Amino acid sequence: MLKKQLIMEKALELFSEQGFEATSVQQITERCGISKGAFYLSFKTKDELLISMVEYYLQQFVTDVDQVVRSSLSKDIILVEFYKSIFQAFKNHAASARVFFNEKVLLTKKELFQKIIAYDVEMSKSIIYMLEQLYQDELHETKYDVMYCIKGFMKSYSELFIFSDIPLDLDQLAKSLAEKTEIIARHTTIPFITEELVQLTAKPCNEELSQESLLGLIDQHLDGIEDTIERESLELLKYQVENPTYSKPILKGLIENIRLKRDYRWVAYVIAKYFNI
Amino acid sequence: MLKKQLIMEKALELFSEQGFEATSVQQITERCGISKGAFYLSFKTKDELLISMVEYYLQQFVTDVDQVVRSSLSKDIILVEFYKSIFQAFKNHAASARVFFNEKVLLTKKELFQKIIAYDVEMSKSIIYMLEQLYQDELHETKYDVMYCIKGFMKSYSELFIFSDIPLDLDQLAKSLAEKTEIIARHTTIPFITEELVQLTAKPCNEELSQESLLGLIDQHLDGIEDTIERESLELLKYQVENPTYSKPILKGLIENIRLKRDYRWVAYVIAKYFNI
DNA sequence: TATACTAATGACTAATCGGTCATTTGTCAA
DNA sequence: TTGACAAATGACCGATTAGTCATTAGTATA
Repeated sequence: MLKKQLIMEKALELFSEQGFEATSVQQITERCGISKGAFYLSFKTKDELLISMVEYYLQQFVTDVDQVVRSSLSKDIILVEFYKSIFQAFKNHAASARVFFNEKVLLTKKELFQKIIAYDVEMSKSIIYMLEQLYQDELHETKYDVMYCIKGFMKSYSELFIFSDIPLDLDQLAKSLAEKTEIIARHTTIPFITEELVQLTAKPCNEELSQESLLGLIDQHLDGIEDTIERESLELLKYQVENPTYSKPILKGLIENIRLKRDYRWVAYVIAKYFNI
Repeated sequence: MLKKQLIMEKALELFSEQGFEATSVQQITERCGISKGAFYLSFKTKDELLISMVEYYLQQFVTDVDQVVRSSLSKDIILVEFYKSIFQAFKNHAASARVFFNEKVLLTKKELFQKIIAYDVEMSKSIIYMLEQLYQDELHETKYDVMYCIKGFMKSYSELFIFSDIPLDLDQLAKSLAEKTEIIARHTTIPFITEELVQLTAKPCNEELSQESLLGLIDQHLDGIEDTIERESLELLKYQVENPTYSKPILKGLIENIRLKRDYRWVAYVIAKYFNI
């Protein structure tokens, strides 16, 4: 488990420097100080490493954003906090951003393409949720356009973090973009993105979350957990997935216990979705 | 000369399908119906092909945009025409857009990285020119932010063309984005992107920091400074660059004085780098 | 037809790739 | 100290790569 982490970290460095195709397994193992054979004990193929990395780093990003959006911050600061967290993430994980937001290869491998679209859809859902909280019915026609604008702001301004290390005032940036978002939301009258269009671009990943796949995901995470509270919480939740009896507050509490552990935020996120929390 | 064209076209198809690294010269020559040797009569290496392609296709794109911007269209339709031409280009050249806006490899080869930045700078100049024509002095503070927003809109909405072939109403899209741009330009009050910042991103400053260039940078900033404390701090620092005598804590203090001024954070950052603080 | 020249070929090389597996090393209990 | 087992190694494999070059095909002139 620790070996996997090491490989993913060093591989991220190399991919961000050279790209995926241009980086050899040899180079990765050299930087890790392990042998080639050891690499293949952790990952069946080089592609499997890439898939694991996409899952690991994009899960982190999506859950980070969702956490801010679902937090009960007051309406007048939630946009600022949203942007602050986004760009804080870009600043802290510039390397992974470089890889996962610019690697063409990711999009030529179908399996990964679908995965990345799926995470993009999750991100879009979070943004839409935030907009609905902020503006309720005021936006019904232009909701998706505002979302596209927000994603555009992210893409455009994030280059400042990804391609240079100029020191930037995150607060000022967040305030500036929050204002722009507010302005767009309040004044836009000509919509272009329809719900139908969003559905079309999101197409391949509408699979419902099956109980089986969720149980599998939970089992996978139960393996590596040590702290008793978290372990028991997750076991209880697993049981609840099969036989739901607890009330929502209790479920939410158990999920929050899980969410505290760094690498378990994703499984928490998925369980919360399963119970509609 | 015609041969070169053929190779670039077929290579573009393959790069857009598989990416640059994953495409072999053999594949390119097969699709062209020529031999491997013939390829190397047109291009010395595979990299040279890529460089030629970047130049060819990005030049086309940049000049297309500039032509619209410099045309003497009336103010009330120029934004719509601008967006229409942009997305028409994305629609017609989805393949090259896929390659040149998403290929990570381009950014790992230094020569290409600089070239792409240079074209991006040209594009930025065109947009700024258009904004100046449209709004004259009304925008002086937020000009660069509006430019970043426009580029964000392009990035976000262009995905509709690049990753799917859904039939879209270009006129409606252009109108919608023109309105958004107008709204942003008219209402934004909190700027973030300064001219200084634009300059910095235009010149990737990986080069070692020479004493001379630093002194030049300081002189440049001394011109516009008024507050006596900041001014004296910067003058002292300039003297220290030539004759270092102060201790690090004193230098750090002086640098922090500078950093307080909004547009001087970069020079503070550079001086700190110079003194290893 | 003979000559001279360029354009085009594809078998070839040396290097590197992802991936395998017989072997060695390290770590336990007995 | 021994033996059993898992972890780790790196030489090795077949496949593929970018790039070369002796050879051939095509063409224009004499």
